[in-house]
Amino acid sequence: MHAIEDAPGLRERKKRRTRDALIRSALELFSLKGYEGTTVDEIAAAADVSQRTFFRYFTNKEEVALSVQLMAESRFFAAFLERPAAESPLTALRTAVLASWDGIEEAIEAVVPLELHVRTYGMIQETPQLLAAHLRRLAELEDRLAAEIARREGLPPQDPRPRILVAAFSGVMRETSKLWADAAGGDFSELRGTTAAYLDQIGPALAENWRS
Amino acid sequence: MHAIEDAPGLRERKKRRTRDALIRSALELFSLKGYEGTTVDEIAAAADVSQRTFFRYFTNKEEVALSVQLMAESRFFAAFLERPAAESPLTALRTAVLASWDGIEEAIEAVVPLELHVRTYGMIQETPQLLAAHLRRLAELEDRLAAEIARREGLPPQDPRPRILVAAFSGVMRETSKLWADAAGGDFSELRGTTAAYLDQIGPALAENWRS
DNA sequence: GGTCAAGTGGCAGTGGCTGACATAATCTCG
DNA sequence: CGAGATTATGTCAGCCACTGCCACTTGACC
Repeated sequence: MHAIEDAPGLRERKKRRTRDALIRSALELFSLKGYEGTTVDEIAAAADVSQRTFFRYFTNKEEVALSVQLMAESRFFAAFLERPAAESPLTALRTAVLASWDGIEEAIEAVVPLELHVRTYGMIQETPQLLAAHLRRLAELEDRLAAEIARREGLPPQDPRPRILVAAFSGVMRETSKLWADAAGGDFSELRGTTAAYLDQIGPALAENWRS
Repeated sequence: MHAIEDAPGLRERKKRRTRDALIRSALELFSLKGYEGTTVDEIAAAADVSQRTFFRYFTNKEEVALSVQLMAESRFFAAFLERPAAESPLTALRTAVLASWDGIEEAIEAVVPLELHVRTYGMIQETPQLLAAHLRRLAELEDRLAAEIARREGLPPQDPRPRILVAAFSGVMRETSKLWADAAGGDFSELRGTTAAYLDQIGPALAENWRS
């Protein structure tokens, strides 16, 4: 009994299965009938639980739609925390994104088919309510990143530079993510190249004259 | 008859009065009992119309909370469109913001007391649902700004630089707006100084080394 | 004044979401 | 293993945002 640490009991395993079933059912229904065209009752029924139980796993309908995305964001933030202090903030952000994409396809596939996730991402961009919720969470992430950068660099919390840098970085990420969902069928190797190229544009973007 | 062009008929004047009454009632109730603690029925009752009529003026409850903010954004975008092509994008953005603040206090007071608007702005930052809706609209504004900049500069729409610049700029604006709502009681003259100072940080924020 | 269009109210219905309570499934420990 | 504590689930009642529909009223225009 004092053997393996992470042997989850039956209860935990069941919870995880229910949660995954809810996510899968939800994303499939969304991609089939649209976000607004799908009711929570239908999702719950498809996952074989009551509506009440759905709301015990997700605080609202938005959350299940964004759940996979949330995982990717957590991975990225965790990767960022591991960057050595020697790296400049922008370099650390860049390295963290690329690192967080290692093995992400497998992590996604553990919950839903990758292709379904890509379709979901496109749906988020097109559904005002979801886009709003998504952007709010990104703003929270930006807050945490800026705070962490200020800490790393030993800056006072009022210094605006971390926030500005993070805003520019976040703008790039939003842009490349959109391209990724639109164009490719979700190939991450292609995304890497685009992202790197776009990040290289942050410097030039702030130069006064672009017409050279 | 063929006399003054913009003499609004009784019908139009009544609509405007109803709309303004709804906004005032809503913001007052929000600031009194909070956003979620206020029902649309209460707002409608306070403005002496039916709930059904409320939803003819605003597509949802969020919209009335953000209505004054929307006006400020429209002013800014209009001001930006008037900037001469000779100005660099960042300069044009900067000048447009400051210009759009001329006379804005009067424009706000025409609908609600300025102090109520300031409190509302604070509420938006604290209410997740409102913050989400607000950020989504800002993202739309960023899209339009980036498109306009690309046009001005004769860049192809895929060029990422306008978006990056706008993202950084928008980050500054979000930050200063927050400070404005928190600290001062809504004094715009102070806001001008802070904004200018923060905008000057955009360049340095992208420099590799901050510890100089 | 009469007609036409536009604004309004009332009502019924859908769907997201919550609190309360009872039941059923795991867990824990003797 | 089994009784009792914990925790997950289902059911039900209810609030509130929001919508479609239809009847009614009120400005607009000749």
